[in-house]
Amino acid sequence: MRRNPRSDGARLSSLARERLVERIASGELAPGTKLPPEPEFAAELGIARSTLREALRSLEEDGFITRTRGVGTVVTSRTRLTNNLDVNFSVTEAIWAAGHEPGTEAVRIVTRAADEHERQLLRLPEGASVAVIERTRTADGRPVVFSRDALSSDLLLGRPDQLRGLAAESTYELLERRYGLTVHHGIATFRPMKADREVARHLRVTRGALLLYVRQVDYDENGLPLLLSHEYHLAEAFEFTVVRRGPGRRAASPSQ
Amino acid sequence: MRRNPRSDGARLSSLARERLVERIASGELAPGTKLPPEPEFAAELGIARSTLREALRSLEEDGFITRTRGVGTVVTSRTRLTNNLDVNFSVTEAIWAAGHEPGTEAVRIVTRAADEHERQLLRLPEGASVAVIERTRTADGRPVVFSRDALSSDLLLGRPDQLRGLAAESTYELLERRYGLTVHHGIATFRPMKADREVARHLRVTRGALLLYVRQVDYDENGLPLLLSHEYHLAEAFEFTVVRRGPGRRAASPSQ
DNA sequence: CCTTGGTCGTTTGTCAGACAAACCGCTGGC
DNA sequence: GCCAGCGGTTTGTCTGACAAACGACCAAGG
Repeated sequence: MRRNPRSDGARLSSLARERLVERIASGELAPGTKLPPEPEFAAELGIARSTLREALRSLEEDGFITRTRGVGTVVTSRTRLTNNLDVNFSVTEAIWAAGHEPGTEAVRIVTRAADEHERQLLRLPEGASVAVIERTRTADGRPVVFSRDALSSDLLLGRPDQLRGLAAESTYELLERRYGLTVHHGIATFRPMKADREVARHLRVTRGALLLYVRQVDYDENGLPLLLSHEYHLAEAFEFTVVRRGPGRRAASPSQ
Repeated sequence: MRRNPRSDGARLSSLARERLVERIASGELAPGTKLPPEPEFAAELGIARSTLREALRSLEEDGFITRTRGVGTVVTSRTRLTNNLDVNFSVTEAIWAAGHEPGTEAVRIVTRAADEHERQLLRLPEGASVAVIERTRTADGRPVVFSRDALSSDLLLGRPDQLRGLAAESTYELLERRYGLTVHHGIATFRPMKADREVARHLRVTRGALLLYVRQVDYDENGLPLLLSHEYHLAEAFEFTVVRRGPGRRAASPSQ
C-alpha cells in the first residue's frame, strides 16, 4: 500500500482519532492499557507513523492517553460523564440523553429589528433585522426549558419560512441542512436566577422558581457569530457538567 | 543547526504552541492573518516542519487557527473570554481576574473518616480518612465563595500540618509544591440553589439568597482523583463562561 | 463580451526512513 | 547491600519527498 486516499473530505489523522476514541469508549482499550509501539501501531492501522502521531497528540490533549518517552503510551482512566457542557449538543439531545422523551410546544417565530444587545453580540449593522424563535421544550410532557433564539435575517437567504421546521428538529441540524451553516463552537455564559412572570408562565411554575439562565453565542469556523440564544433551565431538571483543563498544562486563551 | 535540544523537560512542539498562543493573544498575529507556508514558518521558528505541524494541529483543535489545503493557515477571530470555566483556575485567580482583591477568612481544617459520598468520588477504601478544609473567600473584603475541600489523608504523606499554608496560597499551588501532586483536569458539576442556614452565615447573606453550587473533582494525569471540592458562589458576584465545542467536529467523550 | 474549461503554481496532508533522548531493567563492581 | 554503568525499548524530532486540494490565470467557444 502506498498513498492513503480519503473517501470523504475528512483528514486521515482525524479519522484515526475518532476510531481510537471509539475503541476507548467501547472499553476495548480499557484504562491502563498500553498501546503498541508507534511504528507497529501505525502499520496495524494502515497509516504512517506521523499521521498516527497527529491523532495521538490530539488524544493526549484531551486527556485520553499519556505518552512518556522510553516507556510508551497508556490509556488514561477517565470518569464517565453524564451531561457535559463541553460538547455543544442541543437541548433536545440533552433531554434525550437524560432518559426522557423530548418535545416542543408553543413555538413562536417573529422577525423584527435587532436591538442593540443583539447587534453587538451578532456583529450586525444598525437597522439589521433578526428572526426570533421562542420555544418551550418538554421532557415527558413537562416543560423544562424556555428558550429564545435570535439569528440574523440575512443568514436565512430570504427563506425564513423554513424555520417552521423547528418544531420537529434541532436548531443546529436545521441550520446545517437548510442553510448550510455549520456551528463550530459556542460560548455560553450562565448564572442562577429566579423565574420572572413571563418565564414562569411558559414553564408552568410559580414565580421565583429556581432557574439556570444560559446565554450562548454560536460561531462558525471563522469565528463569525451565527446564533444568539437565551435559555431558561429548570434547576431541578438538569445537572450541568464541565471538564476543566489544567492547571499544569494550561490552555491559555487569547485575551484580545 | 541540527538536533534541537530542550533546556527544560517540556516538548518542543508544546513550546512552539505556547509561543504561538502568546503571539495570537498579544495581537501580533491578529485574527485574519495568514501564517507563512509551513516549511518557511518552521525554518523561521528553528524547528522541523513536523514539529510545527504538531503545534498547529493543537491550535486548530482549540479553534485558534483554520487550515485549508492549497490555501494556507489563517488565524481565527475569537471572542474575548472574561471568566471561562474551561481553564481550571483557582477561586483566587478568578477573583483576581475580575478586578478584585482576593482574600481568605475563617479557615477550618479537620481530619475525619470519609463518608460514603467522599469514598466513592475519591475512590477510597472503607475506613479511609480525609482532610477537610473549609474556607470563605472574599473579594475586596466581601465574602463571595464558601468552599469545602476534601482530600485523602494518604496523599499528605503524613504531613497534614502543611495545610495551614492554605490561608495564603492556592490549593493547587500547595498540592504541587508541598506534595508533588499535579492536577491535570477537573470535572465540575453545578446547579443553582438557595443559601441554607449554614452557608448564609458564612457568606453573611440572608437565607434563600441565590447561589451557584459547584461540585468539582480534580484528577491527576493518570485519571486518579485527588481532590473533591464543594463551592457555593454568590450568584451576583460571578458570571461563568464555557466554550462548547461542536457540533460539526464533535469531540466525543468515552461513554464508559 | 461573457462564460467555460483546463493548466499551473502554491500550500497543506501524508508517507518513509533515520537519529536523538529519555526511561527501565539488568548486571557487575565496590 | 547499594550504586554506577550498560543496553534495549519507545517516544520526540529531523529530513526529504510525493499527493491532493485550492485559487488564479488564460485560452477557446458561444
